Amino acid sequence: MARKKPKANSCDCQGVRRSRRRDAVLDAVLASGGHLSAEEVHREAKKKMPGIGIATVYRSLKCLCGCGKVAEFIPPDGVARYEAAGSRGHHDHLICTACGCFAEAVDPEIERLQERLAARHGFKLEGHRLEIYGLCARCAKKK
Amino acid sequence: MARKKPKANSCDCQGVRRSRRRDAVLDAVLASGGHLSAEEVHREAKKKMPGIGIATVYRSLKCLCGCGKVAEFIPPDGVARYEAAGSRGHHDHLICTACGCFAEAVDPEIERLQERLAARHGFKLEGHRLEIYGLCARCAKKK
DNA sequence: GCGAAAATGATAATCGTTATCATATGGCCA
DNA sequence: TGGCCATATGATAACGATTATCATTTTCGC
Ligand SMILES: [Mn+2]
Ligand SMILES: [Mn+2]
Ligand SMILES: [Zn+2]
Ligand SMILES: [Zn+2]
Repeated sequence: MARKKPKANSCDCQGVRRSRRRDAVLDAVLASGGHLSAEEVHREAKKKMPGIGIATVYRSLKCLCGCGKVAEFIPPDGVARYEAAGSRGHHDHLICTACGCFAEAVDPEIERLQERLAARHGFKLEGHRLEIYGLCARCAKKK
Repeated sequence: MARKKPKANSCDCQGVRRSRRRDAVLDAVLASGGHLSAEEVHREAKKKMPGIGIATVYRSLKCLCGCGKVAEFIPPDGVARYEAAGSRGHHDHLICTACGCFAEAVDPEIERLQERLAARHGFKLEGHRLEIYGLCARCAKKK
């Protein structure tokens, strides 16, 4: 029978040791649909690592963002949210102002026009944030 | 000699009384180039109203945002910034990641494509936030 | 297994913003 | 021109997400 393959360290960074709690944090983000707050990640991670503290969740998320496994984004309410990154590419968010749900979208034309806009102003583009607010289909119907 | 015309209330809302401090807060925002934090507004407003407290600045800003004289936006650092609104229309921001300066821009094509993007996802668009991060011309040159 | 370095949990600290509350002020009306 | 009462104000406590601190535990190359 094949020997169980040792799982890779959830963070690749130099000097970072493997830890079961950081693994649990990554798993929680990956297993979810994304857009979890740190507190929500904490709640999920506790299912695998009951004693894990909120400080470790924050530290792990920062680490996982640093090595590109997780992406952070900060909606206008100021509470950071986390989602899987790495294999998944960049995307923008449509946020329902009624139910708070998130949809994901990329429009290549918008992306391209942003580069043009930056160039026009002499900016060397590094990144951007686009959030569209409105009513999702379900909430729009309810009204 | 013409009698001095009484200045209009800086807030039009029902039940809101005129106050010299709210006037000073509005003046501070209008006189500045915009993008001031509440603390910066406080510093400016104190030049006209030396005893004004930070709580009154926050209250005034909220009031002035409510009646459309001032616009608030919240960069990723979570610290709200304020600028003149009303006569000035919507615009997006280019933010220098080196010096923190802001540039303003509107691209009608991007605005239009955002509506299309929202429609594609069944969203009833209410608003959006677009921030472009990068190096401003000056900072790019320094490098 | 040893030991140095990294990770952890409990909790204090931070910091922008809001809530509280006693006092001051604005402005309608007599 | 007061009087009255709702609104505005300042000082300060409270809030909440996030970060810093520090004593203890865990990791992993040897
Ligand atoms: Mn997403
Ligand atoms: Mn602006
Ligand atoms: Zn919705
Ligand atoms: Zn710059």
